[in-house]
Amino acid sequence: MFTNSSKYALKAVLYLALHSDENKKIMVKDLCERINVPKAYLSKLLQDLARHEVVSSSKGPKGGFYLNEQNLTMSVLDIVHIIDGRKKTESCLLSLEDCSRHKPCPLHNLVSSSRNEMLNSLKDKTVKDLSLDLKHKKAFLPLA
Amino acid sequence: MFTNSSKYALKAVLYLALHSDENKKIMVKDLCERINVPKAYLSKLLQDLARHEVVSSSKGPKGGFYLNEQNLTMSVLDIVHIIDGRKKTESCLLSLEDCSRHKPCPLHNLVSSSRNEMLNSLKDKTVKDLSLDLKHKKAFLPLA
DNA sequence: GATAAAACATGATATAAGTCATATTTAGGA
DNA sequence: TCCTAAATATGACTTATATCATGTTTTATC
Ligand code: FES
Ligand code: FES
Repeated sequence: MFTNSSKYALKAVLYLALHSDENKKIMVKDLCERINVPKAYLSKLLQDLARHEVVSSSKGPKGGFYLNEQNLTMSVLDIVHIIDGRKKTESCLLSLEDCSRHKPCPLHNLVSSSRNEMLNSLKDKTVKDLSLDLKHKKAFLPLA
Repeated sequence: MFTNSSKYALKAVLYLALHSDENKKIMVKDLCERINVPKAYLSKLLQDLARHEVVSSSKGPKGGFYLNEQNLTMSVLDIVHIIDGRKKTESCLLSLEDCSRHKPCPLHNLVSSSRNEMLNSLKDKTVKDLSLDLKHKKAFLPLA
């Protein structure tokens, strides 16, 4: 479904949502152990996310990554789009050029409604929403 | 969503469903032009599909690929599984180990229903179904 | 049987995704 | 001001996906 990079990014953001804020920054060194992602790889992802204002960061001693209020308003789909690009989610299932109701490919009618439903869920759900689910034990984030 | 290989495979099978039968076999050489897929690559895919009885083939002069009645009963999901493996469709969206209702990851509740709906559609839809849609102009297969 | 036309099998190359390593910049604290 | 701890930037390496190429087997036809 998603690429490895997206999964790592989402796990990282969720961990930050739960355990960080402006006064409690988290270093890659620590984060990578908690969410079980290779350190150097995670660094790259976080830098990419920082550039797109999905996470906040500060350098130097006492530095690290964290989420501010604005960061929390990002949606799951935003993050996936930043890391994986839009192609995977937006293009025709058979990669045909003009995907539309007018000229649907054989899979279009079959899956478009459930697919759209799924994508809309991802678009509407913010990082904050997810973190609340986790806090209220409606969802879990094992480290495996 | 799917991998390139799967898309190619599906396009090939659909073309065969519409234009071939036991008495009208189609050679890779021709097929690859019709569906706009690199010849050597398509060969490999077709051989894989033949091994798994998704398509039929015969060697030698007058040989080629075609679909018989049994081939037509394969589902879209069967084909995707053969080419891409089951991991992409069956594993947790965050690749966590024990994906379940009991311990759902943050994305599970959000998308599992629409995701299952989509996968079930793909599981239930046979190649024959799709080819009928095409015949009845309920769907189209441009060559792009 | 010899020939030729097709699928089949195998392996080589190219591109992209994932991973690792190292040097540079920034900022806090002595 | 200088040292150190952190992110940042860049690039090398590895693995998987996608593509290409070449030789081997099967089979209809002469
Ligand atoms: S035309 Fe293929 S998914 Fe819409
Ligand atoms: S636990 Fe992640 S999708 Fe089910």
